[in-house]
Order: sequence, then structure tokens, then C-alpha cells
Amino acid sequence: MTRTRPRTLSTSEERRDTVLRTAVETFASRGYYGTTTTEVATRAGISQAYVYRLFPNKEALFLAVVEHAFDLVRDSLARGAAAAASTDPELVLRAMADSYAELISDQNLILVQLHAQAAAAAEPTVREAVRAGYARVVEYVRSVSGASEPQVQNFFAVGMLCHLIVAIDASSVDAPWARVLSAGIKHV
Amino acid sequence: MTRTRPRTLSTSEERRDTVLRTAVETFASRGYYGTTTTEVATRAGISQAYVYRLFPNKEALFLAVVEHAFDLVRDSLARGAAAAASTDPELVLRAMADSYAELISDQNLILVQLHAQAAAAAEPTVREAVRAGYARVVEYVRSVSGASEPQVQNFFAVGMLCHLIVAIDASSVDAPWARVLSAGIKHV
DNA sequence: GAATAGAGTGGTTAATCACTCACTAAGCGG
DNA sequence: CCGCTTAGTGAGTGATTAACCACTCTATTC
Repeated sequence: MTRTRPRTLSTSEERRDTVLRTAVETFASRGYYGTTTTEVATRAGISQAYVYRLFPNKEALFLAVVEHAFDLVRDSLARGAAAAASTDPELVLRAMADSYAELISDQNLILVQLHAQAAAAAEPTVREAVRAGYARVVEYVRSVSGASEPQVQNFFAVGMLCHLIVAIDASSVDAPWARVLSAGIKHV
Repeated sequence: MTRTRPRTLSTSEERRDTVLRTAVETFASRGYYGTTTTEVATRAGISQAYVYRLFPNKEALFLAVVEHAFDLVRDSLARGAAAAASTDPELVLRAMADSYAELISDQNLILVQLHAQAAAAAEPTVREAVRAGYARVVEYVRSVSGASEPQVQNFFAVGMLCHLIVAIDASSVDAPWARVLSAGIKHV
């Protein structure tokens, strides 16, 4: 019997949390279909079977990941708004954008959103989660910034462009087209 | 021997073309990882084995689909530019946007782009294809429209927002946040 | 009317998938 | 230290996957 290191149990709450966190990274790279539960389990340091004690199935795990990602986005925007120097809508939006740029420097969040967005068209449950996420975030940005509807729309349009830039790592491409797309976007 | 309907052979060129076309639809709904070669074959009306005579492997098929999608986008923008009433950059861009809006009314093209974008981060070959696609399209829009760099950037930002709207079918959601996002975007 | 080239398939394989179950070990209250 | 609850796993399940190969059928050519 090789008992090298004694087990230290955690509460299932804690485990669920760490699994969620590592699942973000895993789903970020290969998306819903391309990610296996074994991969998530291995990265979380538990057996694949135990993933199924913490989450009813793969879909539920993915949905939890998506919702978690939106939570982080909202928190980030809130921090930005709180740090804004003035109440001028334009400036509040800029502060939010800066905070968001900081959040996505690890790019996992953005990739999860991108994969969720892509899967949304075919998977009704994912679509509902993404809709709910944007509903909250858009509503939040609008009410907190006090910006006009076109301003808010433009804010999200630039956000979406940001997703593209991160996905193809455009800012590390030395070409005119890449510079045009990523001009003025926080370093990434 | 049940020989219900006599076989009518086509050239492999033709077949490759129809497979590509149906593959667009198939990859559009479940992306690279979620789409099986059997699914593509069935929808194209051939055996799964024959897919592998027409394309070396699944990845090559997907890359061909992505490139095909970008071709269609470029053609569409070209048609828009040709139909523009004036040479005013603003108006040329608008004409291009209108043409693009028409192209994506079937939404398969957009979904392929979205899936490719999401897969780009993890798959180097996909990333290269997506970069090449945007390189061509951005360069084309810039040179043909004569618009300023910020104008071009904004053009693509709105395009990306368009992707989100289509993916989650935001225009069929009756809520303020959805209206903010899809305001002014061609019906979809 | 054979010979030949190319279109197209059935059947298989090894790997991998999501998911399950019977089980062991760990901690905690009494 | 006993009994119970909970954390956690090993060893599978059947289904599905990408890819391959040996083969048949069709059409054209000489």
C-alpha cells in the first residue's frame, strides 16, 4: 500500500469553487464541445467521477462557468465605475473600459464568452444564459454610466471588437490591418 | 439486391463543392469540435468515407469552410461597394454594411466566423486562417471605401456587435437591453 | 466488348467520450 | 472508539468518434 500523502478533505463547496475556476480555463481553450470532463477533473486535481458529484452534468458545469464569467465582468465594470473621476457619461464609460481591459488581460474570460456566444445559436440553455448575462451587463452599464443609448451600443461594439483582437492575438501582428483594428484598444 | 435509384456520378470537383457548401451549414451550428464528419457526409448525401477522399482530414475541411466564408464576405462587400451611390467614404461604408446585412440573413456565415474566432485561440491553423481572412477584408474595406482608420475600425466593431446579435437572436428579444444593442442594425 | 480510371461505399478499428456505480477513506459527534 | 455522514475514487459502461481500407460500381476509351 503506497500512501504517500495523506488526503486532506475539503468541503464540497470549496471543491465546487476550485473546479469552477479551473473549468473556466479549460472551457476557454476548447469550448463546450471540445472540452472533456476528464480534462477539467485532471486540472482540478480530482477524479473525473467526482466532477459528476459536484455538477449534475457537463452542460450544467458549462453554464455555471458562463454565469461565473459574466459575474466577473459585471464586478469589473462596477469597480471601473467606482473609480471614475467624474460623473460625465463619457468618462464613466472610459473608466469602465479600462477596468474591463484589466480584467481580460488573462483572456480566459473573453474566450469563455466567445465560446458561449458561438454555442448560443445551437444550444438553447446556453443562449438563455448568454442573454441573461448581457441583459444584466447592458442594463448595468446604461444605468450606472448615464450614457445615451448610442453611446452604450458603441461601448459594447468596441467590446466585441476586443474579443476578436484577443482571439486572434491581433495586437501581436505587425501589419496595417491589425493596427487599424486594435488602435486605441488598451494594450490587451 | 435493392437497387432503388440508379447512381449518378459527379466529378469530384463538383462533389467537393457541394460538401463545402453543406459543411458550412453543419459547422455553423456546432463548430469545429461539435461537428462530426458523419453529419457533414449525411447532409451532403454521401458516405462518411468519401469525405476523406475529398478532404485529407477534418481540420482541412474546416479550414476550407472558413476560407470559403471569408470569400463570401469579401464578395458581398465588393457588391456593396459597387452599388454605392457616391464615393463619399461614409456612404460607401454604409452600402457595404447593407450588402453584408443581406449576406448574413441566413446567419450560417456569421456562425462559422464566430466558431472560427473562438477556435482561433487554441488552434494555430485556424488562427492563421482567421487572421488571413480579416487581413484581406480589412485591407479591402480600407482601400475601397477610402475611409479613415477610425471609421474602418468602427465599421468592424459594429460588425462584431452584429455577430453577437445574431448568435443570441437579440432582435427577437423584447427588452430594453436588446433594443439598445440592436438599434439601427439592419433587421437581421 | 474488354480494359482502365475514377466515383463511391460497407465495414472496421482504436481511441475517446459522458456518465455510473460500487466502493474506500476521512472526519465528526457522542 | 464507535457509528454515521460526507469526500473522493477505480473501474467500468455503451455510445460515438476520426480515420482507414478493401472493395464495388459506373462510365469512358480504344
